[in-house]
Amino acid sequence: MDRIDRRLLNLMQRDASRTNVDLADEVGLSPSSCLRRTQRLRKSGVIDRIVAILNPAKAGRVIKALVAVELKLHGEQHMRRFLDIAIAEEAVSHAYAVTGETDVVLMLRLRDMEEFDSLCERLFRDQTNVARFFTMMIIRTAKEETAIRL
Amino acid sequence: MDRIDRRLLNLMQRDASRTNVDLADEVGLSPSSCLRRTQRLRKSGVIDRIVAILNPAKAGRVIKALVAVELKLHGEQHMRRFLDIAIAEEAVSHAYAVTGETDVVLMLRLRDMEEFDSLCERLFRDQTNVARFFTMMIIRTAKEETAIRL
DNA sequence: GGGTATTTGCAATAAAATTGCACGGAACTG
DNA sequence: CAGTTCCGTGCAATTTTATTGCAAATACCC
Repeated sequence: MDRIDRRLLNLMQRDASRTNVDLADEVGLSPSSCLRRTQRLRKSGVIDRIVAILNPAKAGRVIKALVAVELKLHGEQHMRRFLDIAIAEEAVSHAYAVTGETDVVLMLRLRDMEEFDSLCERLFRDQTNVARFFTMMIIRTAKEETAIRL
Repeated sequence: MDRIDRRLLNLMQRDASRTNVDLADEVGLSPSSCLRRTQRLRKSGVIDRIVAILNPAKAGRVIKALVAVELKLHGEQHMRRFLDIAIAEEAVSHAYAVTGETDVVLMLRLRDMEEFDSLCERLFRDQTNVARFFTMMIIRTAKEETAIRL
């Protein structure tokens, strides 16, 4: 993992649709050598995957929200059970167990408020071990970065 | 935007490194026709970009945290000023203005606690208009999904 | 310095992307 | 309903890219 690898990773985190020839030219390597590096980075797992990122608005998920959840029972198995229920929901894009005043934070991508309503019924009823939850509707997205600067 | 477009988007959100020939085969189209669809989806902005997703642990960002921030002054210009400072930080991967008891939520990707310490000094000192902030260290990542199911 | 392992560039080959073109179905019009 | 247009499709030819073998160059270790 040298300087050229890091440059390649930075470039591919920004735009992975560029051709190998193009990347090789930018970092000053031959296409074959550049290709071997990117293949090595993928096999070693540094590059986890290559994906298309959609425009959420054009894909029909216009409402985003964060929900901080406080559980009633705090054992490991109770935590896991709630997380399993939460991550099965399509509207739940991120789910974290966290320290602090609450136990779990979820990020939601919603089509409309009706979807939020029905989701709350499924996730935050008595059987799901939720004591309280705090909803933060996202007013503005100032940054959403998948890249890790190297 | 028909059924085939949605299938292509689902496939590409999961793995955008597949060849056009491969995708065409899976959705039952000729390569040329399939290519024209994916090109149209990119030009129209439904596909925002194609990126490499790194394994954060193997890229040296092992600690994640969420920080809920309460501002002292709540005007639009004060909000914007704080967000501008926050998003300039490499460790800040997500930044949202939210409703609820706090005003801003940040997601952090950190190399170590020292980076957290120095970041707090820069973001949460007097000049940045922060009244209080609540740190939630992420203990477990149960789900982190970039895809939007169509 | 000698020896080993790794990385590089070149060239040949295989595979994929891209484009022109004609066909066929859907929608629209008179 | 016939005529017309528009759009998407598949085929085939062309261009571009990815892939691989190989020899030279480089870095590394003792």
